[in-house]
Amino acid sequence: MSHIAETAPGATGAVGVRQAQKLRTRQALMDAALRLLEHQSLSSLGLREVTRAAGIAPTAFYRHFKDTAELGVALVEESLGGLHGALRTGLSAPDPGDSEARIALTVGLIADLTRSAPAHVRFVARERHGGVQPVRRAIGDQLRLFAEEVADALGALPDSAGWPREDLLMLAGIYVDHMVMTASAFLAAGPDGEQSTAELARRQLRLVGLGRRHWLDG
Amino acid sequence: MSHIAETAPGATGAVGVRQAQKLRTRQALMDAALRLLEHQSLSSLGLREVTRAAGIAPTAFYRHFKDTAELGVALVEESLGGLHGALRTGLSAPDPGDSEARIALTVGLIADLTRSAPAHVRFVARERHGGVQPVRRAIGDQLRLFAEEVADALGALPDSAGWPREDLLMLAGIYVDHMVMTASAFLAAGPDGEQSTAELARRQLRLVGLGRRHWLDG
DNA sequence: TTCCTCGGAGAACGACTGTTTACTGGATGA
DNA sequence: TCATCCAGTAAACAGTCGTTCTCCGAGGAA
Repeated sequence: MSHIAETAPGATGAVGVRQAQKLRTRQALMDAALRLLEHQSLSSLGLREVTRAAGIAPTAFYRHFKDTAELGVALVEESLGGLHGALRTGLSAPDPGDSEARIALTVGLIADLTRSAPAHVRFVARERHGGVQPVRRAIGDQLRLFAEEVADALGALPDSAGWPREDLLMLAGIYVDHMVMTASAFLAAGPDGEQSTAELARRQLRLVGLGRRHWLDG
Repeated sequence: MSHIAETAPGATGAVGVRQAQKLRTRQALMDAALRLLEHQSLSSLGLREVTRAAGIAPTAFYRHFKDTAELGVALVEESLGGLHGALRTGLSAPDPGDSEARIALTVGLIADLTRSAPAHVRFVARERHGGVQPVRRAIGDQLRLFAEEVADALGALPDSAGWPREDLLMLAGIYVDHMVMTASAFLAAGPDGEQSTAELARRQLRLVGLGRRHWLDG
């Protein structure tokens, strides 16, 4: 029985030449789409346009996606799927009491992310409120999931320990929205405006942190 | 000399039948576009599509706009142009010291605005990061202008009186972004989720208000 | 080797796109 | 009244679009 799993499709790693090539073409489609989406929205992205940029025949598109919308959902997964653990492990580094260090680190991570994957960041910011419903929903789901993880992490920090879950989610929502807005601001500002954009983001996080510290005062 | 102004084009009110009809057609184009933009983005909005929905010939489009992008910029003006005074006069009502009342009023105004002009709100939220650069820029300019006015108003309130202008703009940025996000959240939630969305927005504004109150503490 | 699977190519379809050119007819101003 | 202006029309243009159908040929299993 167990020898079946060795050649079963969908098994992680170790796939045949056939599947590997299919994955490579699929990735080429996603890369091409992401490149084209720099100057337009997903709802205007044509199937032929993508295949042309990817270097394959238009009809081959259907072997991977039935829609450009379905391609968009795959791009959401690629853009936000690996983000959950990444930021959390990055944020677990500093001393839990040093909020200033945490703020600087957070903004730095957002800047790095935007610099290393600008197309993905732009795609998420753009299609979050975009015209393609399934993609909008996928991004909303991912960000909601991400906010829940942030809420978990916040519950372990001194400033917000013991908060009701509802309040933690409220705060996490502020942070997630602010993260997306900041990333988009980095894109809009370009390399020259990176420092001032980062400083603005840090000050805003500082103010939110103050509110957090006094949330249970009165 | 003065009698010239009576028939001069561009004068407010009192225009000939000719100009009035042109304005009506122009408005029909904008209304049709706004209706079509409920389910797509501006970058996929076709010229023929708009004229068809407006009930005029495709070529007549060029009498009013050279692009759908130019039409989009006009929609930005229509959506955000009249907003500057509206919210400010609304916010000048409550006692300057009663921040809770101000918060409730603000969220209420956003809810009203979203209910009375959902298409405009959706358009702004969607195209703020959309694929059409001139429109993106127009929205950015309008929101920046709006943020400056908010900063002015904040400078007159007790909690943030005497702040440096830079900090006032930082805070105003939080408020403006939060306003757009909240309006978009109202749209996504629909009528049933209006109350919980409003409650979430109010709690977030309460936390930001706390941060504001303690900004100059340390 | 032999058969089967399946990712990809090619051609063709009808529909739709933005734009140009020439024209109409009612409002406009002397 | 009469010449002018100009918003809107109609036809035609070359492209592009999504989609279907048919076929090819290399990879995989026996």
